[in-house]
Amino acid sequence: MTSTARIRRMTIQTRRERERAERERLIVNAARELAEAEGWDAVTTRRLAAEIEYSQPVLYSHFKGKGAIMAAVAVQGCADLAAELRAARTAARGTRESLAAVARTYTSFARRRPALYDAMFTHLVDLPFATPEAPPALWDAFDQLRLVVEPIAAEGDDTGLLTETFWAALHGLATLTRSGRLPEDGHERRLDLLVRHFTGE
Amino acid sequence: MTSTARIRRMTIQTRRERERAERERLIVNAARELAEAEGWDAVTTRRLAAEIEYSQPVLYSHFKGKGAIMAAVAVQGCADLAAELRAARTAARGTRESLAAVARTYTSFARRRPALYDAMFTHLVDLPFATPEAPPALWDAFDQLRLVVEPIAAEGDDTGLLTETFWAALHGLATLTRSGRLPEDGHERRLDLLVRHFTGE
DNA sequence: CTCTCGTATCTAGCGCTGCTAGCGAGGAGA
DNA sequence: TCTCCTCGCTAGCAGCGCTAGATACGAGAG
Repeated sequence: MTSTARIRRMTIQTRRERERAERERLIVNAARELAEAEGWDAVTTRRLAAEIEYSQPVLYSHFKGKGAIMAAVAVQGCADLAAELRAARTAARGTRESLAAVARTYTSFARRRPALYDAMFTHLVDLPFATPEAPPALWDAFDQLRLVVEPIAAEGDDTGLLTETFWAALHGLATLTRSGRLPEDGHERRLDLLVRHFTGE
Repeated sequence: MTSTARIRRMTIQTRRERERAERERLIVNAARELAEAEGWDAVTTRRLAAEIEYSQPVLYSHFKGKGAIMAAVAVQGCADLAAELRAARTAARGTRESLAAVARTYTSFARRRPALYDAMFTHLVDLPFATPEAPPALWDAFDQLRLVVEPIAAEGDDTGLLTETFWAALHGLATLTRSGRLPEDGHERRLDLLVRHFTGE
């Protein structure tokens, strides 16, 4: 094997890897767009394959199954959510106002992008969560919450646990409202009640 | 048509209606048991039909579809939950203790009977919720929450909204913990944090 | 007692789903 | 130039929710 041969093989390989990565991006994007447009029920492996103009089995050479594709979409969603939360946090001034702004942004995200939100926090289980192996984007999103919860922690409170509790409350409001279990009506006032109780009136 | 004929026909009809109601009970029970034992994915119309020893289409003469069967199971679940919450509430003494007891019971119910809980509060949409048409058992369960939340409402607070907010927080804790998004570990302490913040320290 | 009719139930099948085995083309390397 | 290996394809499996059409059975009339 000559050195030129080795080099050529490597460049060909890298091109192929690049194309492959590009196609993977295509799959995840198509899945996200289809889910956001028509819901996850509409995201079938056949439609997804048609969308990316490849045959069905190609999907399985990239992902273990539909669940893994949803997981990839969910990770993208975490990055989006983290970005929105960061923007809301840095734009707000004051402890209470920051908490309220982040809370509003969180539930607004869940309402505006329900398919994405469901992939992240309702469906899917095969994504590591409360461990170091969890995707960085997920930790980033959680940290945005932590940063606004931290100032309201009382002496001796575990900030992580308090953040988790606050997160759970937001998650509950988001999911129950979106599924029609809570009327859309009082949403703002419920958020206000939550923030008031967590900031200690 | 003689009067005896009319009477006979009525008794036959009532017997048939009784048998039909009995079979409906059988379906709902089988669905609940199968779901609790193996999860809702295992509850297929075929398995359900086999379980009750009738053919598939019989299910559709009782319910509009699988969703309607899940709804029926969910209503049963509401009654169970309401009973547990009532027991916890009446057994507890003191404002804070009642709230804590009901909160513990609620999340414990979700953990012990996940399939039932999901049918009630995660899956399903074709069950009326925040309206007068909602099943009485559902209102009953909600009222058990309301009764322990009422004492902690501040002047001018809408008790209903406050209850909804507290409920959402419990729901968030229950679902996130059960799906592995929150570690089982800090659950007790998260509950405590929630109760403390809602009772105003 | 017999015949007819309506109802209740079953068999069979439709159009999907996620997923996979196995074939064939086409490029890499000797 | 020949061989081999990788890649994507066609075709198909088992199972899903749901339904159309056939059938058996029991009630009521003559």
